[in-house]
Amino acid sequence: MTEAPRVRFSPAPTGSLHVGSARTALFNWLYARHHGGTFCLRIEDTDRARSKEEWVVGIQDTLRWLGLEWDEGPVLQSARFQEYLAAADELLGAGKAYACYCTEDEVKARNDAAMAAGRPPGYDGHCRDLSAEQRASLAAEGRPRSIRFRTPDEGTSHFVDAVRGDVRVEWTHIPDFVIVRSDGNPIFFLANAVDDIAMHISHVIRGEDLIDSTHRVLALREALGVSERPVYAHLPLILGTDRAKLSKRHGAVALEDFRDAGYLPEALVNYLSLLGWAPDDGREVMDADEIVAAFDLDRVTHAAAAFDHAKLDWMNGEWIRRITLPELEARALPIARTAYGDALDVDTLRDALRIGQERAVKVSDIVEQADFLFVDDAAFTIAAESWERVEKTERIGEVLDAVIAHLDGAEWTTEGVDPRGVIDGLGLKARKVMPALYACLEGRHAGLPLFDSMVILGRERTLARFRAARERLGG
RNA sequence: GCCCCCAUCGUCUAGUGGCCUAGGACGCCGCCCUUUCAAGGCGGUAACGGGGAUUCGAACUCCCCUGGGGGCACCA
Repeated sequence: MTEAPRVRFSPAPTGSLHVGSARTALFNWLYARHHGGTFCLRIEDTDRARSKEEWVVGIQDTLRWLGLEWDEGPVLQSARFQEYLAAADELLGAGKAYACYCTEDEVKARNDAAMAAGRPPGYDGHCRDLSAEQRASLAAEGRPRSIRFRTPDEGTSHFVDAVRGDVRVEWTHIPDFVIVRSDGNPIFFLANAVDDIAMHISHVIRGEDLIDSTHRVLALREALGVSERPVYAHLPLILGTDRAKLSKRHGAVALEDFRDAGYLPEALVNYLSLLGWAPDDGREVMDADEIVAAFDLDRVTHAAAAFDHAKLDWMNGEWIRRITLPELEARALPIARTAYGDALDVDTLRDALRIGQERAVKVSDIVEQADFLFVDDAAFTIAAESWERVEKTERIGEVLDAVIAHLDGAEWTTEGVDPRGVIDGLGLKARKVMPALYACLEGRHAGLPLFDSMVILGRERTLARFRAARERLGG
């Protein structure tokens, strides 16, 4: 009896994919995969003014980057306007919708007046019962015509939400709403209802911010003669750390920003899956297959969740350590190319990733820390604060002399270049002078493991840097 | 203003009447390890918003308050 579910992710291409939408896409994908269903992609671009082709492309790129492959689509609503308009005509003909000649400004003005008078905003039904003569006359005035859906005057709209249970609202709180703009373009509610019917969507999984619009879409379906309803599941919202709705002011919330910043899709998927859902066994670090296997709507939480960058960072570190070196290299390459351009040497980058993998939080951390490998000795510089550390280091001149002497004849291996013996021989604590050596070689007093870095850089360049530092020190 | 939803450590959460002197994870603090910084190991800090009710017994059920969030467009 239970057929394979059909779900859809239907973003509006009015911006890049952000955290909240990505989580919605993920939960739809997880539901489809867990139940062997179909995951459809639909682009809700009925707002021609705000929709942009670049976002249509960008959203798909980001979805693919996350690994959320869709089975059908993308269905572009902008290509289906005639379907929506036909539906609107049907409703018009049946008297379930009516022509409205109020202008946007007039509606807005009456809304403001209602608010000011302490009455609830919303369309006041001004054109609800116009006679044919009145309509003709208004049209003759050259007034633009929009089409409004006639909502019930009484009674209750009710549906059972898969995560929230019974949801009901009095129809008196839902005013007649526009389904076709005065410019002839259909609106979200109409397109949404028509397409969910046409695409045989069985489960609508989306953010809770859309819960009130469900009543309208449901009414539209029924008016179009479709009594079957999809299962609705409204997900708790994702909030910023200040508990307000997540937005640009909370820093990076666009998924592509996370990608560019060196976060791994595995980590984002994993972290996002835990925002509003949790497996019954308490696992946290899981790959996509494990999440798919454990996921279901009955374990979706009800309360809004705050997006925690610190935990994402931890999660990303976990994943950097889990993926293989070739995988890490594939992720780091684009970032490194951007950072170093022609100076980038892929083999050297791979070496840097190898020695940095165990410690990094973000891919970009390793790429940044490897900068000393891609800069000419002549252009190599030491960060000011790091040089200060060098100067403050006890007997640093002696140390550098000894290290240089040691390196000059050392076997060029990780063990061979290890300078701790000579530091010890000077009666100094390796821990104390190590930061200075990091600074001389890497330009920063904390970075990629020193011995391996020397090996990667090679004897000549390593010695050149230590000698340059020794000279700069003088004395 | 009106409608709706939500409410366990700072954060993400487990918990579905007794197993809870509330568990895990991130963060934070301390210790260990250590080639700097990390990572890793070990330990610690920290919560059921308040008030009623039901019950032999409430984090778990009901009501009120408070707090937080969402919605009320010719955006989606």
